[in-house]
Amino acid sequence: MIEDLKKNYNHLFENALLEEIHGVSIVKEIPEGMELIRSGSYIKAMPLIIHGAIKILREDTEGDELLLYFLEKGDTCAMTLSCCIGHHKSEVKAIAEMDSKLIMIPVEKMEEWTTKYKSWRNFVFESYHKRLMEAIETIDSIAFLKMDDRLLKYLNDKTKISGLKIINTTHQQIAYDLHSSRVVISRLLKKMENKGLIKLNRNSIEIVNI
Amino acid sequence: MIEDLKKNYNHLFENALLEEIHGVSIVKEIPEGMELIRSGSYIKAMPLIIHGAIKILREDTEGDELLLYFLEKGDTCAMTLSCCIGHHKSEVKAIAEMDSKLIMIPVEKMEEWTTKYKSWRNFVFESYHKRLMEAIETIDSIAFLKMDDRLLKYLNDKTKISGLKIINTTHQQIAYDLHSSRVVISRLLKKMENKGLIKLNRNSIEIVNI
DNA sequence: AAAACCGTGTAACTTTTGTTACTGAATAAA
DNA sequence: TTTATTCAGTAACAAAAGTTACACGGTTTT
Repeated sequence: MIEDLKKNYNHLFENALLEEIHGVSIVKEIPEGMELIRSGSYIKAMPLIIHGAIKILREDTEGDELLLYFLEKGDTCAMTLSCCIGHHKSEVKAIAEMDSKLIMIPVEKMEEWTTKYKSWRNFVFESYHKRLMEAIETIDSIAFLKMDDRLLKYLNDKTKISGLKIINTTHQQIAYDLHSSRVVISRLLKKMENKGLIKLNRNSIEIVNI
Repeated sequence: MIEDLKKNYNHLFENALLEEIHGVSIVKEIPEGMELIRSGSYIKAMPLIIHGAIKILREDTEGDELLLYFLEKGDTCAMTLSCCIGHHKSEVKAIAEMDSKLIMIPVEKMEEWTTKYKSWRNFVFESYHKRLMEAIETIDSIAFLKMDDRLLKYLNDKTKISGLKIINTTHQQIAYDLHSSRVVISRLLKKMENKGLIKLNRNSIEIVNI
């Protein structure tokens, strides 16, 4: 674990802090699709992502959902941060986008370290900034883009995260993430296929030329 | 100024910090409608709001805009925070929603105080949390609500902020804030008037029964 | 007072998005 | 292998939102 930590967080944290993290936190390997945080639950530990990706979703009262953003290697969940510090319930749902490896840090330490380590404080501030920006980027998408462009952006984001040109998912799943309907997504995807941007298969979408 | 500070931030900041703020910051009185921060500009000071309200807007490349949230008494601008700390450009536009009084804190102090005062750190964290939540609430509105409900929410927010039952604005201005068109807003407002929820006049909307 | 401008109301129409319903092919389960 | 289930394609329709165009009454400017 200490190697994982050094590899990913060495430039961010001083040695003393790396040691502390090593001492108190546990490693968690999670399979794709696993729910990490359920909306409305309390949170007892903060994840640092070593590899993989986590999908953060917002749910409304009727169970409709919307993708907010992805967390990747080197990221942490700002929502978790503020929930822990403020002792609020989680406002979001988190699902493993792919097989991932996390380091879980107990809540108590987080607060202690904000006093103790400047690098930790900066990391926390930077995380907040990144998440706020991601949230605003999401707002941009929903407010200013039509569904076809949102879909394009979605496909782009997915390929960036996995590094692959083939996305394994269903039209229904995309519809959930974008809070649209399956028929609408199928329609738009078919249009994109006709334009030669993508190639459609059962359970997968191949990015040809976006 | 020190009285203003004590009145609004006494419960948040210890005396030593209040004194420091008093020593380095300047008071700014701004009239309704004044632009405080322009998207893309650099920021040199952080505002603490003493009274009044500030409207925070997002702009896209074509100049379309969207209301993100309001800042009120006791609030600060998390965007400014992260811009200052990260030395990024502003991603948003800020306009005085009403005549307001602000205390402007120089950037350099902010960072210094995060090391020095626990109460300042907590204030900064809490601000981030609040703004992230507001941003997510905005996402909820755009993603999950139809325009009529967004409009209702908008009118409610406006009355909450001013404390008045009469909103002085134009349909065009509302359309800008909600990123819609004047005709759509007029249409929906007229429907609401017919239901007896509001009363429409030139340049003003009276809230009757929402 | 006349002219110009602004804010609102409304009609007619288009575009975008969502819904319902049904089809067939691929895959998984019995 | 037969059956059931899941996924995708498509048509027909409905609802929501956006657009264009014009009218009308205030308000402001000249």
